[in-house]
Amino acid sequence: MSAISASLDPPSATCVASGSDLTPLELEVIDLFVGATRLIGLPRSLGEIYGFLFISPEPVTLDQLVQRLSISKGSASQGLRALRTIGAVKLSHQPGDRRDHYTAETELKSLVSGFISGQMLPHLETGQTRLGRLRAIEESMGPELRPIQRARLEKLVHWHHRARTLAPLAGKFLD
Amino acid sequence: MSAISASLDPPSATCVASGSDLTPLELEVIDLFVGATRLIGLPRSLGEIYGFLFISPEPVTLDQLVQRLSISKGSASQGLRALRTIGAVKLSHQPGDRRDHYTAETELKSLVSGFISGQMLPHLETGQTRLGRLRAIEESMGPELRPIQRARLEKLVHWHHRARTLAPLAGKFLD
DNA sequence: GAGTTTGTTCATTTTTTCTTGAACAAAGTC
DNA sequence: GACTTTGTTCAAGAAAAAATGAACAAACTC
Repeated sequence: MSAISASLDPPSATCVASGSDLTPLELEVIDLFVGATRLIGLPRSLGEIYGFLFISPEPVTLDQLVQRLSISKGSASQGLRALRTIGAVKLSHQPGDRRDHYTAETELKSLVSGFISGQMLPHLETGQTRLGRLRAIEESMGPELRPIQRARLEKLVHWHHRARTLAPLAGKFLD
Repeated sequence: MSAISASLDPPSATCVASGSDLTPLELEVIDLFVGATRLIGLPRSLGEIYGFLFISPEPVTLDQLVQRLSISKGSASQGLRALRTIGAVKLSHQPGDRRDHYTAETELKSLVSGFISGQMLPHLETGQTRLGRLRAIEESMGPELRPIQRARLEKLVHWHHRARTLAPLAGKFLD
């Protein structure tokens, strides 16, 4: 019961990469983003990577992430890809350097929109399918279905519609 | 990387309690809520319990949950407590019955508010602490801190303030 | 075209999270 | 006060998620 109990537990100081050579600034920022990513259900490594990029004054290479964060190349690669798919990290190329360089997307609007369309929308799609199946069950049951149950199903449909309407708007009003 | 990869994986049919005697209606509704709870980072059993309560026409006892969902008494007890702490489940007493009965809170407004104040606000509190530490680091660094880094820290403060302002309002505009 | 650098993939290991079930407490019944 | 019913807690086991690292591919260098 991670999420809920976490909020009830004593505020244990989240520790980051043990014997690393990260600066206090980097440690503190990373720590903050690790907390944030856990809150929204993303793995800790994504928080570490994003946090490091966020506070880095320069674009960062995969190799730098591996060394500074003491994570494996695989983790860094996969983490960066995940962050790119939700638009939280951008790829840039430095002239005369073959390596990929990464920077954090720091526009709140983009971050929220990216998260919504990467995480929420797919679920809303499958929700659509599920509601269809529910409709079928509802009809097959006929009068066997109690009125209060019928009302609850109506509520589900309403919630879903509401979510589909609001989701694309989230982030529009942020700056 | 559960959350992200999940949205990229093929839409595998989430299965619920194997050889249970749940009705198709219950199965479908539970399935839907299991998906929803996973999306917001809560354990599957919470989705099962809430889903079952949601579609039950009558208040339900702990024992019924154990039997119908084929989960342990411990799971049911802990799950119900978690759901109650975020206000998603209400306790009711049936006259002449010593057992506790539970019902699902179905007001979207309450659900959202409960989730916010149960999950988000605690994090925002610790965020406050972290920003304080960052401020200290910022001052201790002096000119060593690059302007772009200073700007990023400003952005963090702005985000945090924004979140603290908006969080309590979320849900106010839902019906 | 042999060797290097850069990045990805994926089976395995490690870590974290969740569930279980037995022990316990609390409250009721006879 | 012995027995039952109801519910909680928590150590241990099971399951799920995430990180690792070695193998691989792709693109460049000489």
